[in-house]
Amino acid sequence: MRRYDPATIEPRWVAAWEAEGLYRADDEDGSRPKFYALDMFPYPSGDLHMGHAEAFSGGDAVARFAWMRGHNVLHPIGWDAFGLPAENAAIKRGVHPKEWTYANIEQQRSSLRRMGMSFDWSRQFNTCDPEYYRWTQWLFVKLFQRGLAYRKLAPANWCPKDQTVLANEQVINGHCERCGTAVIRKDLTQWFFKITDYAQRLLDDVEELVDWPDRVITMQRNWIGRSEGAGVEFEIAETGDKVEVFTTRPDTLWGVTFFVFAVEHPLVTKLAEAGGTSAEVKAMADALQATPLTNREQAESREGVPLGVHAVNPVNGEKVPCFVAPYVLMEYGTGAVMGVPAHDQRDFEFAKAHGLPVRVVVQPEGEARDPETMTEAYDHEGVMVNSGPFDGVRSPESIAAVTRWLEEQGKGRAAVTYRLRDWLISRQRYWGAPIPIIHCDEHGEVAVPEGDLPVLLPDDVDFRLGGESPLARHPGFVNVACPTCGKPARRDTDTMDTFVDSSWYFFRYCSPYETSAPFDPADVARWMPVDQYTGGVEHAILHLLYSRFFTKVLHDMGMVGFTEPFPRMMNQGQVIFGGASMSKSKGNLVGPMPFVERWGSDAVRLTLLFAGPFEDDIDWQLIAPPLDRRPPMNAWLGRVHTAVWEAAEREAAQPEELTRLMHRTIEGVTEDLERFRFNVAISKLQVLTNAIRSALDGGEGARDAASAVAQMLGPLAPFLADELWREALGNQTSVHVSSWPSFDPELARQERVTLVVQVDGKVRDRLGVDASADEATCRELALASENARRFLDGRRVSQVIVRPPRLVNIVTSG
RNA sequence: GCCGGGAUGGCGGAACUGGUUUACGCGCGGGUUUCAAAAACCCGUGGGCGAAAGCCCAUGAGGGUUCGAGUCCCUCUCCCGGCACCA
Repeated sequence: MRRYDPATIEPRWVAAWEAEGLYRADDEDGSRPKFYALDMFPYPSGDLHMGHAEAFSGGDAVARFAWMRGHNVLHPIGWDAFGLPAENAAIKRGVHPKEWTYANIEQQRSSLRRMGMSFDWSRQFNTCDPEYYRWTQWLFVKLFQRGLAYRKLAPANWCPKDQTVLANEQVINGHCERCGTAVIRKDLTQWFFKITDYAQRLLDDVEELVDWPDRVITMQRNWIGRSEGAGVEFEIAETGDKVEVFTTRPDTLWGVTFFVFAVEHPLVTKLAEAGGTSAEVKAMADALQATPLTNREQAESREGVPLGVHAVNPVNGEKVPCFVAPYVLMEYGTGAVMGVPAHDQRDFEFAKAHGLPVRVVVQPEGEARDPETMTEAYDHEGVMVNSGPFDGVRSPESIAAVTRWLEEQGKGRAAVTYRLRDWLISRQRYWGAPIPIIHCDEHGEVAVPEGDLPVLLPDDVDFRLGGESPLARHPGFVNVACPTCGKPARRDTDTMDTFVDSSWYFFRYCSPYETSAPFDPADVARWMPVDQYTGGVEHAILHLLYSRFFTKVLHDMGMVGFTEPFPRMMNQGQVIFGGASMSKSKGNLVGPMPFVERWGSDAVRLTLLFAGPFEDDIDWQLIAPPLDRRPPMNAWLGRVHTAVWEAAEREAAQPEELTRLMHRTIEGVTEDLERFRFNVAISKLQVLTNAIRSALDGGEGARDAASAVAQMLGPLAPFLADELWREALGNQTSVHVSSWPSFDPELARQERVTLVVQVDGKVRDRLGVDASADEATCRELALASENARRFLDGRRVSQVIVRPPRLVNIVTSG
């Protein structure tokens, strides 16, 4: 027997497992069911974080458990290697983004290896490798050809000091996160993916996400934001222009007293001219232009300027004044709204601010709202009034009735609007996949021919910020011949959002060396969809939505046979420290590697997995002692080590009670692992280990139970598990290729149980009974109980509830 | 404001389809070992009353259903997460 010493056994097993090729996914093997265990691939930031350690510990347990249950497992890893931090490092420290990124990958890779993750390293790739982004570009071209990638003028967050576009996340309270300068709006022509074409399918197919956390499903639904209502056409009295509005409340059409356009609405300039208000309207537009995008959406101002023209309400022919106001957004609906102050709070506030009339057209049942005394809009259900033919009609039926009527009259139609907007993918940045488009004066936007891909990212660029993509300052990159006519043309100098890279990486794992396509459809058909996806909830919306979108597009292209990539998903919680999220600036960053070096990877894994439900946040400060104190999980593994060695060397037979507990434990742990209840699984293993200890201390044997513990530890503490399995228990091959232990349901059932005796629902006695005790036996025993009888004195037993063999409740009266 | 999820010992957390509340671990108290242990091992540990046997009270608060509620229903409080001028 030896001492438990993770620092020596762990590196030894890492080497052994690699030499044995244990975790290679087998593309050829059709005899075992496949299992695709996917962990969200990390951004290579340098050090491995505690959050990575937790996520990968969980994902690894899932994969190893699947192996042991006889699956052919694909458990890959790669790197989401493009992105801003690399470029910032280049600007700050003069390191080339490529160098910085590859060094980080190497560091994180060696940490993950040291932790013994069961990745199939032969499939590793990174998204900044031309062999990968070649296919990212290829997919862009396919989307472009299908009309799903297009360019349009759109407002962006712009930092005037750094002369760059900022992502929304880089704008903190309207200021640039780097230099603190107030961010303004700037209109730029940018690339978009037309994800809105898929809004309804993305919403409908949520049904296929059989095992996603509720909150993530809800977030996806809300993000898509389907809203039903009606499109109604108004006419501008002075010009004859037709303007459509979207409303969820067509039953309030008779209450319209004004009409509002978003400043960006295409008709605004013309209407202002017609109304003689161009100067005022332009002033408002300019003011808005100077406001950061993020601030504008948060402002709740009810300012607005009259356009000097009138809109004709199609339901009653009334002319109402038109305005331009910032509270109406061009991005939602049609960019114009009808103003119904009595029944919409924003419209109410706007009307009050501008002295516009309020007209009540929906009354709450049995009440009468008076516009004179109303202090807020009434936006609930009610009875229609002052609405011509619809007086007396009640909502919600009234909405359908009015919509039908609008259709009949040719004045409108049922309409659906989504909150989801098209995906802006242009980044005026260097460290990303170049957008494979060539701009030709004659032929416009021309896709780079497939054979010319990848459009390589040049190494020698000037990373300093300066108003445009660094690629734009690289003449060798920009100047190119038009693929169509051969005349001089210019490459697009923007790069793609890194979410594009991560929207299809899980396909690439299926055939990472494929050179003629992003993936081999046959390989994808073999491995996908993913059987279990594990990752952080911070990707609950964007990454998952985009990946779902890409999968549907690939499905429509005939490249994959399914429409949802991840039917089952699991989110681990965050690892925090001292109640706050870890960060370098707070100085509370704790990485797993010092802990791994000192106490072992197994101890880190168990500490994280035992801390609580996998999806809950973990406060490292609460669950782990300082580095120089022995952590409980290292101590426990030491006890397991000792117990299993002793049991292995003990000849004596194992007591039946222990065998029964062993079967119960196998049953329980199996179920717990299926449901990611790692903390509960570990506690059951502790109970079994405690029982083994007692048996050994009592001079009895425990070999079978020890063997089962070693196996069940396989997914959770893989190093010690294999050490014990091979060295102590004498097996020739790895515990990780052994078959998951099975249990005998007969033996898993307890033979003696505690019968609880209650009187009027209060526990008065506990009796040991045979598990097979029937109702009559239990009743008899209970009624005979001295402790129970003391409470029956002077009372009449009115009822006896018997639930054999666990409980008897004697109910009395009087 | 809207949507989603929570609240169980000193702490992290268990409790299957309503049936022994507090598994497992930490911490704490006591002990063994030791020159001394922050190390290891053993015992104890929800609160109150009590010498003890034992009794009473406890799953955020209040009601309800039930023989029986942490679990189901209603009302409320607080906490966490998401969205937020979405027409």
